[in-house]
Amino acid sequence: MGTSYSGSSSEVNTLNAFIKLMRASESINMRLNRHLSDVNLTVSQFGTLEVLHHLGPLNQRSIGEKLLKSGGNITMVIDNLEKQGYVVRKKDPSDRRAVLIHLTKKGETFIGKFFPKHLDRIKEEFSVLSEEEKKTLADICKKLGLKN
Amino acid sequence: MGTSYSGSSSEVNTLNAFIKLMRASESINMRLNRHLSDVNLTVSQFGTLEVLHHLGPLNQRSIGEKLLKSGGNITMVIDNLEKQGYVVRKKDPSDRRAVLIHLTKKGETFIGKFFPKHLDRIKEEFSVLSEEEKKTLADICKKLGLKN
DNA sequence: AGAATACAATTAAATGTTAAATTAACATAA
DNA sequence: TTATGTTAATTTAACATTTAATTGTATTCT
Repeated sequence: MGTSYSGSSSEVNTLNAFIKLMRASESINMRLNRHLSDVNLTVSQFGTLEVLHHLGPLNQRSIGEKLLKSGGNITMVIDNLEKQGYVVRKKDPSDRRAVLIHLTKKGETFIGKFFPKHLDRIKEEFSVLSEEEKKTLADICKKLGLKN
Repeated sequence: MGTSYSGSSSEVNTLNAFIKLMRASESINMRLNRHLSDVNLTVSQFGTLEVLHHLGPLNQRSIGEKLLKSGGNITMVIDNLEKQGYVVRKKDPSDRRAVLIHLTKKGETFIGKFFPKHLDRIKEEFSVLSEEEKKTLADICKKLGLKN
């Protein structure tokens, strides 16, 4: 455990699982995110490009929901993606309150190339696990994530 | 999977494991962090109090290493903890470049009460898993985290 | 229709975060 | 001792993030 904490064996199991889970996700994220800064993208910017790539044009509210970010933040993320020429804001004809965010040609080309590389890096990260272990990990994590 | 991506069964296993792992850690973190904002503490502030509680006075560099945060950031974290009266800066007699961060009485009392509650919340989160599953999760995550 | 309510996006203020530059102090080697 | 290099902390600038307030538009209810 690293600390001097000592509890029942169940407590030890729990804390150990917690620490290892957090460390694994943190270190994988950190390694993946390094490649994002190489192309001058923040995590939120990448997430936005990815979700637009897979789902097509969305309004900012929807993007915020998918990325678990606040509306105020999405405004700035889109501002910065727009400055880089990756997306454009277009008025939603069916709801004049809303703005639909579209990938530009440049944005589509970029994410179309970058995303497969991202997937390869994820595969590389998980190459230390057997197929059986991947399934088990998914099952266990699913239980943890559900617990509202 | 939720997306239209289709690949080999190994690819599907990998991406599913990745997504579930990230979702589990994010949602657990989010639920735990809610309780931090209840007591007006950021994650870094809590991490600092926790590490001081368990390891005793440390200089800022050490704290930054444990928390994986930059030096500039630690300066501000300590500033804000100091404002709230939880810690004090004391000159390190053996190295005049360094400052040792000490918990105050107030800080010690606070973290001494808060930390056990935090542990309880973690136990609660993991109560959906059997002891066997916790061990398995820890083992698998350990492999993922190691892969520098 | 008119009033009240809800919603999308923006803005502003407060805080967190990092990276880079700066300052002060330590360590080492000639 | 002096020069060189390293380390600890701070400061600054740029950006991220959240919350709350604001504006404009939709929706709902009577």
